[in-house]
Amino acid sequence: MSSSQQLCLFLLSKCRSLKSAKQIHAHVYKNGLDTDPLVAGKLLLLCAVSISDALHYARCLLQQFPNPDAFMYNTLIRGLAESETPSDSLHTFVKMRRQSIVLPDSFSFAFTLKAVANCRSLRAGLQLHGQALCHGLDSHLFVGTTLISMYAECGNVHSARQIFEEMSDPNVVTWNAVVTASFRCGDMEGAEHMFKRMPIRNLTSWNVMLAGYTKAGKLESARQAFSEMPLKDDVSWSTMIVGFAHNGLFDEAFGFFRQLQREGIRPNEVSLTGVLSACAQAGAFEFGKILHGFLQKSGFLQIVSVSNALIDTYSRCGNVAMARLVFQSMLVGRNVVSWTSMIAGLAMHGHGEEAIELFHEMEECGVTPDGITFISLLYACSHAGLVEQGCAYFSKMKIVHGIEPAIEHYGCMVDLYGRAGKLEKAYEFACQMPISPNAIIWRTLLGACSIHGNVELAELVKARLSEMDPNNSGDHVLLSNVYAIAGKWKEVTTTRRSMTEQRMTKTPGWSMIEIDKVMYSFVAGKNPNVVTEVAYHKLTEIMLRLRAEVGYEPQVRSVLHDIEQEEKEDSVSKHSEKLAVAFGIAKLSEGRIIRIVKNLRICADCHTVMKLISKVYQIEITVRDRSRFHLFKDGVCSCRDYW
DNA sequence: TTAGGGTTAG
Repeated sequence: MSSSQQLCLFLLSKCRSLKSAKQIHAHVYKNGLDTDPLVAGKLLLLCAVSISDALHYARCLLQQFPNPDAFMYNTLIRGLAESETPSDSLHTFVKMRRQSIVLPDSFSFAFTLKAVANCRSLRAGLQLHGQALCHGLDSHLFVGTTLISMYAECGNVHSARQIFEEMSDPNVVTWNAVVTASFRCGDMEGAEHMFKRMPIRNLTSWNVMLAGYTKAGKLESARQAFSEMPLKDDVSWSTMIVGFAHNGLFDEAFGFFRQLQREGIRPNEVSLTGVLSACAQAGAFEFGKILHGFLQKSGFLQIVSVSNALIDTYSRCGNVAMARLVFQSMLVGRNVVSWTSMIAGLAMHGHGEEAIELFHEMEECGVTPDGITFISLLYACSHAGLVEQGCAYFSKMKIVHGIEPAIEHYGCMVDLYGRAGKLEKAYEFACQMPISPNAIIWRTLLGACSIHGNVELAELVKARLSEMDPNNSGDHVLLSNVYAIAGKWKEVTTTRRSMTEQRMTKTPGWSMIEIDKVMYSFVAGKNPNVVTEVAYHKLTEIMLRLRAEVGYEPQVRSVLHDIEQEEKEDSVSKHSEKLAVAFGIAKLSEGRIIRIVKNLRICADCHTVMKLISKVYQIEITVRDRSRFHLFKDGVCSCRDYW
């Protein structure tokens, strides 16, 4: 090996950025080494795999190279397989077959199959499997294992298992792949059976079980496996934290995160995104802020997924200004998730116009929106009452971006029309959808009927819902609400009676508030304890002050029963969000923002009370309900009473 | 100089 070759390889081994890779490339060129397969291959590997945002350069390198070898093709295929456009990896494989005399080897198949798995393209997978067969590589251990994963990803567990059973000498990785395949196709018993059959288990085998159980929502089985594991690593911990967060068990996620810290294990970016997601769901703002401090000091904020999770945490904890700050400080690497999170954050806080502006800025920056971006954008239009703009984006999504609307997009459109009071249009839209509407679509429309008090349509929609999901108590409650608004107490009673007869129970409303990093939750009408006593006591005092100072009278139309006025007043006065606010006023120091998270939508009376409290007590209150954020300040709500 | 299985945000 020549000294200049050695120098180039040394420089490449130290290279960490695209800028220095380009400088080294210039040096390589000057020394006539650009056609040297070893040096060019190493440079290509660096750009395709090791350095982020250098894939484009890697493609150019391969294009300019006179006769690329299998290694060079494989390297680009590998890089593209893990990129946001894995289908390009497949195109490179096809190009290699057509334009070169180089034959594909086991590496080519392993990497391309990975790309196929990421594309979920069974057709391409079958073709590739056929080609591997022709080259006698289908029984290769690595190719075989990747084939199992590919079939599982593409939803064909039968082929995955068949390949496994036909393999002469599967190793532990192959076993792990087949267990994962069973979980991925929803066959938990099959996965457990395979796990028991495994001749050797390693740490990953156990982690596969944890992941499988948590994804299937079997948290107790996951907890059991976690306790039985002979060894645990950071992936085991992250899997548990993320698993609990994804299943809405944020207290458990916090608990595991604290335990991880107690055991002196350094959190990784996955456990951090998991715990941030738990903060976002619980509305744990103070805990989120502490995590933010840690992320800044430790450098984790440089990781795009972590920054994205933090944007969502701040948004969903009611502080869109902090979310914006995190978004603005992401100087490099903002991806479609970062933009979408910020758009969604602005939208849920009622900044519809700003969300739309940001969408245009995103397009100008060359970031391609995806289906979820459009869900956020349509949500922004819906909550800001921008019907025409919403319709325009719905068309643009398909025509300009080629994104086929999914059921969620149709749901947004029904919400857009319904929320704005265009109920007939919403109904017509739902009836003419090319996909048959699901219960969520009809429920959205029923919700709109309840906002606008349309009894006739509500009955029609409820009839549809009863065919699809007859035992949903929430739908009965919504219909009963519509009757209550119209003063049809007889119908309210009938609806309630039918709920009782069918033994349906109403989802209890709960609200949470964070005080000194501890989350307190309140449920209306639950047995009193020390905490609720404080809340009730303060609430009585607040109500008296509101009546005396601003002449507050309870609005009782959202109470469902046909009961006496006094009882109705009593019932609304105990709503969980009122208790949480009262507790916040009693416990938080002056000048602090009161942040409430609620599982259901806020009722009209609570909405009025929040406005009045913000004025009389001169405090800011944020309430995150099931639908959006409300910021109460000086007697006004950010939703402009449109929710 | 390249592999295959497990955890990541909207």
